[in-house]
Amino acid sequence: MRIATWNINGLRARLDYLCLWLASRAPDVVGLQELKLEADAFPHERFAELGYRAVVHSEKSWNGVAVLSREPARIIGEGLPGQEHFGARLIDVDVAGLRFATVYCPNGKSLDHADYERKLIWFDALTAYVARHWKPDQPAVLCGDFNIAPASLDSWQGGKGDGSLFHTEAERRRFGALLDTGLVDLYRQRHPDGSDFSWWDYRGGAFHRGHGLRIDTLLATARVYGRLQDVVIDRDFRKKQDGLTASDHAPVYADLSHD
DNA sequence: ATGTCTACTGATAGTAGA
Repeated sequence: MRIATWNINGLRARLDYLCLWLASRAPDVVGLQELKLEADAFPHERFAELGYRAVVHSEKSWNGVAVLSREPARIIGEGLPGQEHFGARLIDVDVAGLRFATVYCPNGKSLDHADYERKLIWFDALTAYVARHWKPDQPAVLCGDFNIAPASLDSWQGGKGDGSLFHTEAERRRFGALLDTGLVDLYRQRHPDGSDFSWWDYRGGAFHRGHGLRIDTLLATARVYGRLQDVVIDRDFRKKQDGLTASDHAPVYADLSHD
């Protein structure tokens, strides 16, 4: 079974590109972030043609998350309790024998912006939600755009980025607290010394200069990690394909053996 | 360092967000 996460930066703008990727990689379950459209405008038919169903938690203009899957998903939760004012950023489902949630974590904007403190609070709420509603002994996956580079290895700047947005101790403590609920970062666990990135700024030729961050990942419980065969950050799909513009994030996928 | 992309608007160019 192949599971994946991808911040697509606008579903309307990315629909053809996303369909190319689905046909090429054939994932079974996909968490999508940054849909940037109202749920009513979600193109269910287009995905049905490719054999996928979708559950959607979204809003006009910004944010928005969805889960695509070959088997139907049952929604357990939409929105992070107490944090709904911060946008449509979480959907939590049961699908294909997994508890599967995808999140678009707040960016924070800058260290002196009010959204930075709100980002930290949002993470505290996410950790509390997982600790309260998830069981560490169940097969579960929490994936998405976390907007935190968990360690120096996850930044093109290495340790020189420490202290800046995405690289602060406060953000990294939150990411660690999330893992402490009983989750492992599948990419990092599989590639202890890997320095692959999942996001590159559109500006300044960042992709070609290797100026990226690893902020998108799949977190999972031991029940899932035990089935892990491989994790791939699909860098080719950060490039233009058939003249179509890519998202600023690459998809990340993992292959799991049968339970 | 900030060259791009997306979505919005009493739109048709400018702004905000990332």
